[in-house]
Amino acid sequence: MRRLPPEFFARDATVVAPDLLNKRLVAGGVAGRIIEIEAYTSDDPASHCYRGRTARNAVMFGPPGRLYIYFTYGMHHCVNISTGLEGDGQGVLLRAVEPLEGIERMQARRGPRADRILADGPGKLAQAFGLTLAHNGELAEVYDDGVAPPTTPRVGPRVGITKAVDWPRRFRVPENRP
DNA sequence: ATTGGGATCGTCT
DNA sequence: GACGATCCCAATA
Repeated sequence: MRRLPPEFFARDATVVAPDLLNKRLVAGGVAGRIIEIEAYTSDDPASHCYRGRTARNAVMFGPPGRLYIYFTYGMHHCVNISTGLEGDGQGVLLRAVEPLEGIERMQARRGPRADRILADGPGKLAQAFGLTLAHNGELAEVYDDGVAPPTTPRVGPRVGITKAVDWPRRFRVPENRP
């Protein structure tokens, strides 16, 4: 039950991402286990950081372990955590979580859905945790529950983007857990 | 079970 | 002025 320190995130996103599987994400009075995550580095044409620093992506270039939240499609928020050293423009996109605590609260935000589909997508996750642009730049609250990351996470393909689709950057906890 | 379209606005060209 | 690191529902098979 130790909280992950900023140093945990001060590594390359492609290393941090699989290491975050099965960790506990806490925000907005609810908690969930991270089961899908995607790494975005600055050399990735699909990354917001690919064309350098802007007002929007500034958090990704800042110190590690902060929430980078953006708004897209005119209606969805997506939640990332900055990784790498300050000045690196990189991070990991939280794609799916298994609800652990505060399910009623999640349902209040998401509508009366089954647990399984409360936070099984980037936009759903942000909504279930009540995360918006107002929380951009805050310290991420992630814990190690003592559940090890999967030894062989399921990898890719990436979705929702048009470039670098085949890069092995999307990690997921396998259906059959060890 | 799978597919396709519409919603909707901040950000960058 | 175009286009998303998406989601949900309706329609088809």
